[in-house]
This record gives sequence, structure tokens and C-alpha cells, in this order.
Amino acid sequence: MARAVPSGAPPTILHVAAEAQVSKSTVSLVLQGSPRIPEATAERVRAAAARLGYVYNRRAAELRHKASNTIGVVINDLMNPFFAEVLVGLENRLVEAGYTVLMGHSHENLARQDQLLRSMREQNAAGLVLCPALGTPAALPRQVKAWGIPLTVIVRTLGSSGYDFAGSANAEGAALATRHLLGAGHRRIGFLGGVAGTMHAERLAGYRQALEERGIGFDAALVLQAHPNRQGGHDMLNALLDRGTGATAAVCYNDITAFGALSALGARGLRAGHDFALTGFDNVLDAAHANPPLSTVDIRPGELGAQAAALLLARIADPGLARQTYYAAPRLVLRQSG
Amino acid sequence: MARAVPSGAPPTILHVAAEAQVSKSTVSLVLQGSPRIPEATAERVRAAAARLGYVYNRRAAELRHKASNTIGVVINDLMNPFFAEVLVGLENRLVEAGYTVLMGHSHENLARQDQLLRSMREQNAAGLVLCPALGTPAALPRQVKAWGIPLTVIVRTLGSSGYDFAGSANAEGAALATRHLLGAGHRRIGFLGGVAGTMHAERLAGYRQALEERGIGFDAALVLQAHPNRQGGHDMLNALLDRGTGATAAVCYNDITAFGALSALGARGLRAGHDFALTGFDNVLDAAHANPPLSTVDIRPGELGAQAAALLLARIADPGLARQTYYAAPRLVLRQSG
DNA sequence: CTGAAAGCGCTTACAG
DNA sequence: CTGAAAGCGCTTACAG
Repeated sequence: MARAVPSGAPPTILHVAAEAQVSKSTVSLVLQGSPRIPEATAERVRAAAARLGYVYNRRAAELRHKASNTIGVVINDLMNPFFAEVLVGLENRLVEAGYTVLMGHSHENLARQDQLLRSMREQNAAGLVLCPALGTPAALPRQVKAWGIPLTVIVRTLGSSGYDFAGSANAEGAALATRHLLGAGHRRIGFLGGVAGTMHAERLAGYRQALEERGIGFDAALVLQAHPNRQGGHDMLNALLDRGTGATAAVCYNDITAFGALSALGARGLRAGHDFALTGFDNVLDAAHANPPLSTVDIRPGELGAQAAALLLARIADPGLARQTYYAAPRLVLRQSG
Repeated sequence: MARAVPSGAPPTILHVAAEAQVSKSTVSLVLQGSPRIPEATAERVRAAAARLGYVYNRRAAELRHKASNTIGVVINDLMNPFFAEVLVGLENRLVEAGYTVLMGHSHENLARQDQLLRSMREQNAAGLVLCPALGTPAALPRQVKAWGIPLTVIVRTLGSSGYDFAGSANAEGAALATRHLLGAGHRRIGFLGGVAGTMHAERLAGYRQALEERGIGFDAALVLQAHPNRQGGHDMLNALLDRGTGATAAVCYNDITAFGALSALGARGLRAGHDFALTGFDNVLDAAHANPPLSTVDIRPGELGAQAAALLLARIADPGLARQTYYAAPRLVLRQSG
């Protein structure tokens, strides 16, 4: 049925109008689903559009309409499954709401992050979601606000106000994990942490608080820091054991750090949950099938992404809203590792 | 220094032209970096633009210019780190080339995939890269071609011609892994496979071929199938052992399947590389820090993504090109699991 | 209920 | 080397 377009160029609403014998205004109205057009006319227009293989030109519409159905999201590290899960939850909600998503990966690189944000601005994004790269200046949200683009910051904070935020209750989560280990009888518990600019300080504070509740002194020798990835977790666990700290358990900064620690334990012929106890943070999909399955603090990464999308959508709908935040309530998931 | 825009509306090239005392054509030319404008004038224009906080409106430019600097990529399953790594490689190359990427996640859902592709078309994407959801009709590339949009298919094939493709040499890779296990003395080797529509058949063929080279009969009881994820790998390994097939090793469809198998082994008190040998396929980042570290077939996921981007960019530059393909050459990476 | 006209912010020949 | 004019494909008042 597809008929060749007269000139070979893609058909526009003008062609559709001619085909359906109406004016182009009518076509435009039909395309927008306006109730002002009687169903019979609308049907004729839609049939004509289908016959010509017409494709709506969203950029033209947006230029005229001064709207945008595009949302930009820039993520710092997709190599961490936590962020991949957050992104999927985010994308899903945004697509359901009729948006299309511009995605960028900063690789924790500030220059790249800037480039990405700037190009999304040129693309006229209706909103931006940012998981800030390490070292992102706290003034960034203000800058984006000055651009007139709604912004939701996720996971990592950037100062304590001036932007909508979706993340997790970090101190509370780490305290949960620590209390669990304490309850299992451990007294020398390591903290395999992250680096400055991440949620390291908050999670460490939760660990400390749980210790204090039990009247157990804080021992800095039990706290390690590294880039919170598999290699970092691997190295920190080895350092913890090599240091002779007498640790029998460790709270890990996040799940992938714990995976690295699991691997280091295995290489030493030790089995988590038996010879040493380990907890993670995030509850990524992989945690359930780690070897052994990882006990962790569940903050539902996908849901976190979906909530971030919801905050942004609400802000776009009503820019006057008060500051919005979402903090995932942590829940301990016990498996075999500790 | 930022000066308020007269009317409160964002400045356009007209404002910049007025500010710099030139015509808007000149501004446009300067913005495009045309050599026709003398440096002194260009500098004046750039200064004026900066003063006004001017932002280039790419949609308007593209509408007029009939170009697009946007590329759509739709991925079937970001929960598999393999695809996340491919996406990162892809995105990186595309951004370096000056494009901005529209990203969609199909979740292996055909209707969603269609919706995503359609909306990227409306956004006027300059090109598309697709990792097809399970069950994608082989006619899809033809359809996209009819839209006039360059397409690169990745990882999974869709018929054997009519589109550019970036993937891996699957039979060869699986044969490599199988030969290694054979060389280590294993004779009863399981194949923990995927499902139809994935690369299952190709990888199984490689496994079979390696067996035949050694004159070892193919035993269907050693071949299992499941969704190629952690749970699938976990279940297949248990089934393989419960079946009493006498298997002492297994070639896994991909790395995450192997991770699931590693977990199942651990739950049985068995250690891969010692009590049972296991190989993966992909060499995702996690493989190096699995417990124990996973021997696998490296197909360099990030590079695969970058190559896919290169194919698409070449096709955009010259639509007349002959069919292009990239098959990652598999390389065996030996670690502790087998 | 539908049409003619203006205009969104750019680029691109075409003059001069 | 720079300016005036037309136009990309839409939407939006405004008439009728």
C-alpha cells in the first residue's frame, strides 16, 4: 500500500493535508489528538498519513512549540552493576512517561561530564539526571538551575541543598550491616571503604555508630579505603588480614567491593560465612549468586532510579515545588556470606 | 559579567548579531567555524555570545540543515555486564565523534523495542545501533533501511545479510574453551547453554567441533539450556551434576552463566578449578575477580562496542559502502576456575 | 469545525 | 567579506 512520495523527499504534514484534502492545521491538530477535530476527519487524516508513510518530525514540533520530550541522564560508572540497575529503572520510568533519553557516561571524568551536560543543554533537554563524577563542584546544581533546566542528582550528594535528590540512607544501612555482624558475635569488624566524594563518610559513620551502641571502641586500623570496585575490595581484604588486625568480619562499602573481597578470601582458601563474615551494600542482582551468596544491605537500585525519574517528572510539571528527596530505606538481606 | 537577556527569553543568533554589530548570517558562520569570517570578526561574535550567555539551538540548526548529530542505541539487557561494557565502548566512541546518544533498553521486549526505534526515528537519529531482543524478526534491518536510517546490528544476528554487524566469532571461541578443557584431561564436558535466538547454536557448534577433533562422541545429556543469566547457570550446573552424567568440567555459554555455576558449585562444597573445571565467555570485568577467578574466552566487550560505532560512522559517511562486519577474535584467558 | 498567516531559531544560496 | 531573503516542518492564535 505504501505509495511513493512525490518528490522522493519524506512527506510532511503538507503532503498529508493534500492527500486528506484538509489544511495542514487540521493535520497538526489530528496528530496532537485534539478533540476539536471530528473523528471522521481525524480518521481520514490518519489514513492519509499511513498511506504516505508520514513520520512526525519531533524536532520541528519542539522548535515551534518550545517544548522537549527528551531527558538527559549522565552516569559516572556503568561498569558498576549498581549504576546499570539504577539507569534501567530510570530509563524505564522515563520512557513510560513518553520521554526519550539522552544518555552519557562520564567515566568519573569531569571534563567529559561537562561536555555531556553542555551537549544535552544544546539538545534542549527538558530535564537532567546526574550521578556526579568524583570531584564535581558543589556549585554545579546552581549552574544547571541557571540554565533553566530541572535537575535531579542521584546517589552522590553535591552540598546539602538546592537540588532534588534521590539516594539512600547510608549511615542507617551501614549500621544495619554492622549490628548484624555484632549480633553474630563478631567484635573485630573491618570496614572496607570507598574514597572521598563517594558515600564513604556516611557509611563509615553508620558503622561507627553501631559499634558505639555496643560500647566497642573504634579502631582506625580496621578501616581501609580504596576505589570502591572489585580490585579495591580484593586489595583491602588482603590488607586487612595481612595487617594482623584480628578482624573476623568486614562491612564492605558496596557489593562489588564485597565481590572483590570474596575473591581474595577464596584465594586464601577461606570461605565467607564460615571462616570470615562479609556484608555488602546495594543488593545488586549479582549478590544473590555470588560465591557464596552475599549478605547485603538492599537499597533496591532499580526502584531508586524510578524514584529519581519521578522526582524529575514532578519538578518538570511544577517548577515551583519545594525541594524533593528520596532516600531508599535500607533493608538487610541475609545470605551465606555473613 | 553575564548580562540579562533583554526580554527574559533565551538569546538567539539575532541577539548575538545585534550585540556584535554584524548580521545573523555572520553569527551563524562563526558558530560553524567557517573560514570565510576573518578572525577579528569571529572573535567579536564569540565575545558577544559569551556575554549574552547564548546557547546554540541544535534542533533548529538540524531542522534547517536537515542533519542530525544524534545516534540511537537500543540494548536488550543491561543487567548483563557484558552489554553494559559494550554500551560504554559504543557511547565513548560516538561521543568522541561529536554525536550525542539516545539510549533505550528493550528488556528483551519486542513491543518496547519497536516503540524505542520508532521514537528514535521521530527524533531524527542519524543512525541506529541495535542489539536485538529475543524474537526480533529478521526483516527488521530491511525496515530500518527503508526508513533511510543507517543501522548496525550488534552481538546477535538477524539473518545473514542486509545489515552491518559487529559481534564475535562464537564457534571459534567455544572451541577454544573446549579444547583447553580437553587438553587438561577432561573427557566428560558439559555445555551450559543459552536459548534459541541467542548465540547458543553457534557456541554449541564450536564445542561439538572441538569434541569431534578429539574423536569424542557428542552426548546430548551433557548439553543443558536455560536463560543465559546467573540463575540459569546456577540451575544448569545443579542439573548437570544431579543427572549423574559424570561431567568433570563445563563450558558455559557466557560469563554470567558461569558466575551462577560457580555459586552452585560453592553451595555444594565444590571449588571450581579443583573439583570441577569451568570456563566462561565474554571476559567481563567481573571475571577477573570471581571466586575463583574465571577462565574465559575474551572477546573484549568494550572494543566490540567501539568497533560497532566505527562501522556505523563509516556507513553514515558513505551509505554506498559494501556490507561491513566485525567479528571479535576470541582469545582464551586462563585463570583459576578451569 | 477548518483555513490562511505568522513564526520558532537556525542555514544557505545569492547579491554586492 | 557580509547582508537580506527564503525556508526547514511544525504549532498557534485568529478569522470565518
